[in-house]
Amino acid sequence: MAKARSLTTGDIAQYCDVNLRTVIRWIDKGSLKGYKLPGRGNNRVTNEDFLAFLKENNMPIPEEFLPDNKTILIVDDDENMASAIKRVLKKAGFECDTAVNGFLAGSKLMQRQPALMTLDLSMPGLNGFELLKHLKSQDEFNHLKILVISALNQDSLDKAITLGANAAISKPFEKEHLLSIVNQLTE
Amino acid sequence: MAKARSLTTGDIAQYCDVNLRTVIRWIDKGSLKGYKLPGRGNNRVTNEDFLAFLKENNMPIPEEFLPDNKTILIVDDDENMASAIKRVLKKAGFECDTAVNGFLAGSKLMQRQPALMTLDLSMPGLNGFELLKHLKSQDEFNHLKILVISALNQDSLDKAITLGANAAISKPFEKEHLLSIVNQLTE
DNA sequence: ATAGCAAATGTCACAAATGTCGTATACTAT
DNA sequence: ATAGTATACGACATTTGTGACATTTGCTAT
Repeated sequence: MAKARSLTTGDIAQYCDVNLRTVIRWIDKGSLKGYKLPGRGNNRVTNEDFLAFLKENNMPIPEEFLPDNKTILIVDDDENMASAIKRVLKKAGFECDTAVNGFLAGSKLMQRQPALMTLDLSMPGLNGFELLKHLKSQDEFNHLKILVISALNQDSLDKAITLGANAAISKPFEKEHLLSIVNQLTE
Repeated sequence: MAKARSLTTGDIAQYCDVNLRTVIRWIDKGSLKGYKLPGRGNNRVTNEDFLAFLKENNMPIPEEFLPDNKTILIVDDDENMASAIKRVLKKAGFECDTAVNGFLAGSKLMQRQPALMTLDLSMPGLNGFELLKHLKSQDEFNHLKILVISALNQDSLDKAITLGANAAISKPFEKEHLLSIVNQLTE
């Protein structure tokens, strides 16, 4: 099953490591919110309701429903630079995704909820400093680590740190340096 | 296909997160009211009947069918233009949000899931045509209406339509014109 | 600890609903 | 016209709901 917005009793039974029969009872009893298909009343549960149910009962949340904690989002308008960074990080075992413009950065950030984002400060149409301020003012992103990678001078890097970046390195960079910082931040 | 008054079995299958075959069975059995086209008997269901069906069975109603989902995301790097558009639409009762760069556009699109997005084709760092292609290739944004608002020539507007925009108007525009198009698209 | 009890969960078999696949046909956009 | 996509339908595979009953779990009193 690819990326459905609802779950069957069977799906939930697997996730919760419980018998299908039990899931149906949960739904019937009302402790798990669900709805029925018209046919014979086969049950469906929306992803949201399932998540709420898990949290309510302090049950472990399956990988697929958690923000992707090993994913790194690489934001750089220079595709070569982006893929260079990706290569280094991927080799070190990180799941990587790249965004070469502001729109992709925004949507992928929301969609994948990566653990870390590398950010080029000077992208056309996107003020890196403004973006930092914006992100740091949102509760939603308080778990997100930001690593600024920029060709600007040291003052700018310092300013980025002041505005909330967790680290900043200058371009060009040593692979090892990049990797050690990323490792630190994702620990 | 400007505004769909009716739905195909495929549409409904997507909305209900169910197999197309099942939808056809529902219709055949009569639990979902529909009608058949003369050709081979392809099925259609009116929006109304579908809504009634969803309510009847206590099934979740997709965002797009909620009568109050009138959120519009206005994407334009010119803040004056963005707020001008916003003023017009807000006055007509639409919930509006603006994004003045690609990042905000991307994140707000994911976050708010608006029914309609107005899009300026020429934003710094963001190729509007590429963006259109990107959005239209994602199932997730299948039901997002896109209204291109651009100062570019007619050829560009036509190209935008080809790439998937639901409508395109040129800057500057008449308030009434904007409003009538938005009304059409959100009906 | 242990026994006893009630509630929750698991097991099983069967019928019904839903999913999958392949093919023929209809629709849609150049 | 023509290509590409979507749809219907049959046949078959898989999943699901249900009831009856077995087993486990959690709790209490002893």
